[in-house]
Amino acid sequence: MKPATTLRPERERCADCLIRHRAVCSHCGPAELEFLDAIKSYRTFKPGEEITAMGQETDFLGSVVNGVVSLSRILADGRRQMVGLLFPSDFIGRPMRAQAPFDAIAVTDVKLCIFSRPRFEALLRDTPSLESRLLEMTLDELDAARDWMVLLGRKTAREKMASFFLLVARRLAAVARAELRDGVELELPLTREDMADFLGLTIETVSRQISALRKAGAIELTDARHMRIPDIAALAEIAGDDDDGGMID
Amino acid sequence: MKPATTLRPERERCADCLIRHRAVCSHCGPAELEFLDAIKSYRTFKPGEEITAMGQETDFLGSVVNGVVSLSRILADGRRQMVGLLFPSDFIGRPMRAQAPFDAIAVTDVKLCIFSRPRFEALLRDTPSLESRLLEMTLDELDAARDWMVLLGRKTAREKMASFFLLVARRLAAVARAELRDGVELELPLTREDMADFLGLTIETVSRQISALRKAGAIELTDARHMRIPDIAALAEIAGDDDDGGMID
DNA sequence: CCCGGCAGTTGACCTAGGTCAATGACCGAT
DNA sequence: ATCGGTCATTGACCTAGGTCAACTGCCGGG
Repeated sequence: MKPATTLRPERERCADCLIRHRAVCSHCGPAELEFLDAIKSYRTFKPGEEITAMGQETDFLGSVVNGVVSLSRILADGRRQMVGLLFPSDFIGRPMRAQAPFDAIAVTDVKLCIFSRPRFEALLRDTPSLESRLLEMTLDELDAARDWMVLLGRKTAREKMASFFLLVARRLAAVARAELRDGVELELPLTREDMADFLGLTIETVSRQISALRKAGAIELTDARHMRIPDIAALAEIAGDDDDGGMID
Repeated sequence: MKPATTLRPERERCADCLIRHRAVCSHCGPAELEFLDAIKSYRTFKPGEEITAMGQETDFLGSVVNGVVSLSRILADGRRQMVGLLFPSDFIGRPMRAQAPFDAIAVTDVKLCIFSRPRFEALLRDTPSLESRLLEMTLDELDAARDWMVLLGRKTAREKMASFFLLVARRLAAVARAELRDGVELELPLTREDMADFLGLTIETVSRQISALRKAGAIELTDARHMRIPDIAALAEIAGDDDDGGMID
């Protein structure tokens, strides 16, 4: 839906295949597919495993194939704030910049599709549309980060929780290529502690607000990790967005 | 300091001239300069004047020449959160996306250097290095936004104030191409209300924390808008960053 | 010169959410 | 089966910062 870029139409569309890991690439020819296979590799991480550490040089970039990755920063005294949450198809790592500006940690079992940094940079030179696509994705991330700033700075604990559930529901629906509808069931990928760090709260407050939302009928819990949203619009109402949509990458 | 991009070296360096408004462009030839003059125009805004409104289509992009611009979002019930603060040389507007995701408001007298959207998009097609530079700037903004998320989610009111003063001091020093040193005097571009909205606080808390920092000797005030930082390191200590640097564009 | 309005400060009070602590549920290891 | 650990929930309490209100100083207009 956006203006197409210029050169190499035959490789152009692969930007998405590359950086969002659309593994099945129906519009690329055999030569392209072979090329992609040659430069991709995969790596898996266990829950809690560190993918990159703040300030450390990372020698790869890639995209999430399975699982959820948290991005967080820690203050000197141990206070932690999550600054992003990556779902399948999200990009990880920064072009042109080796040093990681935060910790990236696998919150579930994670599979990444990886390019070595030199290889990715070569790709960037050879594939003009890739840079354009990266720019667009980075702009989306920036929007998401700014939405989250509103949440962190101005929302109540209850609104934060509701926003978070909607965020997860939306992202998981997108991953499953399913529509988000009333009654969705979803598995929360984060522990209470991770949620607290994402929302700028404590685990006790997270726990209390979940109980309160459950009592109010806004959510239903089967166990601590599995929930159902009976009425999306009602929850969005509680989340308190004017337009709606607390997105974060 | 970053890997150079490919085509058109003779126009390449002008990416900075264009999007960061380095008006004096010593490395461009007369043809380039004439070209730039032909497509630039300027617009000024009074304090409080709206530059773009959330959800509204904007027909221009550009960069700040003078003054300070706030980017903010407002919740349905009027709660406001500032999500960015633009100083001279910062870029405003989003390539490939006409709809503004927040309000942009002049907080001081502001002069913008402006390109019409179609013109900018033509420029983007013709100048490969421009996209690369935009990507880099967007990544910087994303970093800054994430730093601010840490502040909003995890810092105390006092830490927030100290971080804010350092942010302003750094940005103003950069604009003046001056080094940031102990004893800097600076004019606060924001009202107490704007600061509160930037930091996720109320004006009363902002006022109280300023008084407290003054009493503690961390800052000195001549009047409500003019201050001096006697000891940068001491203030940074109060700001509570591990590494430091709460940057936001 | 006076008056009204706005920005800022300060005080008194209140409350959302943090802190601390006890308890329960659910492991996986012995 | 038992133990130790992690995760979650809940209660009792406390405090940082929000709310409400009074007051000041400043500026611009009549």
